[in-house]
Formats: sequence, C-alpha cells, structure tokens
Amino acid sequence: MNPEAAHDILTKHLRASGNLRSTSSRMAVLDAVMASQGHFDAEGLYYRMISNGTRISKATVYNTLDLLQECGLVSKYRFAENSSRYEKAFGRPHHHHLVCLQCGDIIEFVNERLNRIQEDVCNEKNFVPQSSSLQVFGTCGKCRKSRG
Amino acid sequence: MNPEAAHDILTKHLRASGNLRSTSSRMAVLDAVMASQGHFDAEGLYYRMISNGTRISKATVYNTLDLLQECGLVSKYRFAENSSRYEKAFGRPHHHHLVCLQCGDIIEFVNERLNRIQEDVCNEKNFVPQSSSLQVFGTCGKCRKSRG
DNA sequence: CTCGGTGCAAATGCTTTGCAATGTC
DNA sequence: GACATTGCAAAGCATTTGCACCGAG
Repeated sequence: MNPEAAHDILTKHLRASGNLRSTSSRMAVLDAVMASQGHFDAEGLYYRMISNGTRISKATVYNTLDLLQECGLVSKYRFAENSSRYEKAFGRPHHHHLVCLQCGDIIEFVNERLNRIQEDVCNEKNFVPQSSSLQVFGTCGKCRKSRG
Repeated sequence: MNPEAAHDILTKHLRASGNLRSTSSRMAVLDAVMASQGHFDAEGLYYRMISNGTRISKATVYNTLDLLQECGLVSKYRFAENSSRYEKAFGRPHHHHLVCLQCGDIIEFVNERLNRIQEDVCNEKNFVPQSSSLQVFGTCGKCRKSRG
C-alpha cells in the first residue's frame, strides 16, 4: 500500500469519528508506522521518529496508534510483556504468533482452517467477532539447538 | 482437586526450583485461588484475602501467583486491559476465550480441532509449545440484543 | 475565529524492588 | 543458625491526563 492510500484511510476514519482533524503529527506517525518492519512498541516508534528529526510527543504517538488501530491500519498485541506491541496491518491476511520464551522471537503463521473453526465457535456461542489473537508460547528451533 | 493435592504440587515445584520454601503465606494464596470462581486479578485476590482476615502483602500475592503459574496451578492471561488476569487451572482441559468488548464478559470454549491445528503448526515451524491463548474480541449475544 | 490537537510534565495504575524483620529448614 | 521470605513503602514502567499554547477547518 502506498502512503497516500494509507493517509486516505486515516483521514476518512477521522472524519467518520466526529470532528477529528487530519493533522501533520498524525500523518507523521502513520508514515513512521509504514516505514516500520515487524513488531514495534510505542516507545520505540517514538524514539525512531525523534531521531529522524520529527518533533512529536509520546502522548501523540500513543493517541495516534489507537486511531490507527481503530481503522485497521495497525494491529495491537499484548504478548507476555508489560508493553503493547504493534505492527502495520495494511490488509495483510489474518495471522497468528508463535512467541519464543527464550529469545523473544516471534514467528507468524496463517492458517485458514483455524480461522474457520473460530467462525464456527462464534456462531455457536452467538458471538460477533471483531478481532482475534492466538499466541503460542514455547521454544523455537534455534534456541533448542543452541541450548540442547 | 482437593486442597492437599494442590499443596503437594506446589511444594514439589518449590523443591524442584532450588531452595524455595513451603511457607504458610504461599499456601494461603493457593487456598484463596482454589476458593475462587472464574477469572480474577492479583489486586482482587489480595483484597479478598485481606477481608477474610488473612495477613498477606500484595508483593507476596504477585510473587506466589507467578509460582502457581509455573507449576500449572493457575493460568495467566492478558486480555485488553492493563492488568493480568488469572484463573485456577487444576488440570482443566485447555480452553480459550471470547471476550466481549461491551460488557467485559468472558465466554470460555474448548475445541479439540483447534488444539490439533496448533500442534500441526508448531511441528511445521519446529517450535515446542508450552502454553497458548486464543482470544477473540467482539460482542456477545446479550449485548447485541440490548443495544440492537 | 473556533474548537480540537499538541507537547510537556505530572499523575495514574499495575507490578517489582530494597531492606529490616521474620519464619523455614 | 543460615538464609529464604515477608511486609511495607518506595521505585519503576507503560500509558494517560491536565493545561496552556498552537493550528486545522
């Protein structure tokens, strides 16, 4: 997805949410997210922006990340740690995570059967899903090799 | 599971973890957990213990909950909120959660197919699982009725 | 010109820590 | 008696909030 398309999505979401304004700070956060690779946390994104010369505050970063989540431009996860982790989500397929407890590595996977089962369970329980997150905690192959 | 069996599991885990001691505080936390229903947080457990006349500190509650998780007597979750949530886990089948974003209700479900898929994915990725948690966020039937 | 947004620093809320007193082994 | 554990209060950390100035519409 190109930057302009993302800007468009955010702007539309802001307008749709009442009287929210399309500011340069918000667009700067969005651009930083688009330039990111893999998972990141709010603090990391903040420092990356600062060191690139962008003038921004943590409060605005947190606030904007929530807005981006609302309109589906980022996903927000809570793994084992205290801090929330984010990743860009420009229409990527719905995926889940294997989290290595030794090295902290996160392996993503997609599984259609899994998604279908989820739908079945929701139907059965009369539940309308909005988002979901499967996290499997354990040890990755690399760590098993290096530690026996 | 009766209280003594649980005490046994904890004591064995303490011994197995080095030089950890089987203290009355730790057993008191375990008893409070066993008397609990559904999900709870550390603070809630602490206040329940205090109001039952148990003399205990928050630090000990947090510390002991971690020990109980290590030996599988409780499960620890992180849903959308800031605080960790726990539930007793005395050999209950592995289950997952539908979390209602309106009323906060948590609906549990068990699905064997889902567990099998999880195993397949781990094999494929050369990953050894230790625990897992699937959370589906959305709206429950009750809330949909009451709000249209 | 009118609000909503921003930056800053202080506040919040969950969790952990440091330390002297206490309890286990 | 040695040393892990406890309670307490203070510290830590991620996140939120209050408020005066700033800027988008």
